[in-house]
Amino acid sequence: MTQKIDFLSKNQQIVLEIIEKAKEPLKAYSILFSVQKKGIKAPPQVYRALDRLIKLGKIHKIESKNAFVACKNDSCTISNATAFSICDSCEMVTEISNPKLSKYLANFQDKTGMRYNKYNLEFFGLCKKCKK
Amino acid sequence: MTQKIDFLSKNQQIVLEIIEKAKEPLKAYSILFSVQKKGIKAPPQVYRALDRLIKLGKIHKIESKNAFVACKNDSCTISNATAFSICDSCEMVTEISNPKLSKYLANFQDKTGMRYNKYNLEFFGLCKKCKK
DNA sequence: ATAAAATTGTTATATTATAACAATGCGTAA
DNA sequence: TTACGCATTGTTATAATATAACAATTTTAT
Ligand SMILES: [Zn+2]
Ligand SMILES: [Zn+2]
Ligand SMILES: [Zn+2]
Ligand SMILES: [Zn+2]
Repeated sequence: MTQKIDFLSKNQQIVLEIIEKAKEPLKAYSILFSVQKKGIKAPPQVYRALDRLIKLGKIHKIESKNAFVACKNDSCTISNATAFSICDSCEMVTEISNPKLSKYLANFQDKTGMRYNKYNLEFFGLCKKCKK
Repeated sequence: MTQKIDFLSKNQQIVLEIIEKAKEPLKAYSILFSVQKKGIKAPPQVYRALDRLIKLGKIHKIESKNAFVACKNDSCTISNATAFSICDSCEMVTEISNPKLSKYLANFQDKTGMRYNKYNLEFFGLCKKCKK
């Protein structure tokens, strides 16, 4: 059988669209609330779409916030290497796209020699606006 | 008044002890279950102890698992710079203590120039045992 | 066209975390 | 000492996040 790797179902498109439009990370239940008028009625429908979109690298989960953001990074089609900048004061989260950082982390070896196929990095601080 | 910065309350000691003894990260409700015989009866008591222990750097939260591990890193008294190695197959989580990595990340600047006062990094892969 | 497989819808429930307030303990000033 | 203010702890209830289980529907292969 053929994996529909580049096709998004209706629910997936709806969920992706609302996340892409948002300026802040969205929580699953706030997504659910927003899409109820479009026929998505229950949590599993939202979570399934989120899971799929994450696997496709279209969105990422901000683990420290249990929230979801659209990937703005074209090269990030598989979401196995993610880094975010998070403001502790406002809701601002931006994906860091820094080849040096990615390379450094992709090549990082700890002393056990364990090899990694995925990482997630979250930086916290005050954004410029909030620092003023 | 004086901040009792290095004193642990009874509940905090109980919770810390069980996390330190564990070989795997523990979930809050599994901690709750284990400590009920010692008089801790309700979630807020566990979560308060966890919050305090995290602030003191005695434990860390593994965000991707909603679970808690004891800090094995003596220099990590304030938990503002954490890195973990996580096996996708078994429950193994180890804290990475690598001065080069810490230094690299502590000095990392993204293009916005935002300064960070905290980061958390989680690496995923298969540990040696699980790779065989 | 039919059967198998995958996806979607639905209900219910599990898991994680916090709000709100009462009870208790503790330091300090009168 | 006592009584007041403040911090900590206990308790109940509920909020927020996520998944299990199964039915209905759609897609795919034969
Ligand atoms: Zn991305
Ligand atoms: Zn900000
Ligand atoms: Zn540590
Ligand atoms: Zn393993």
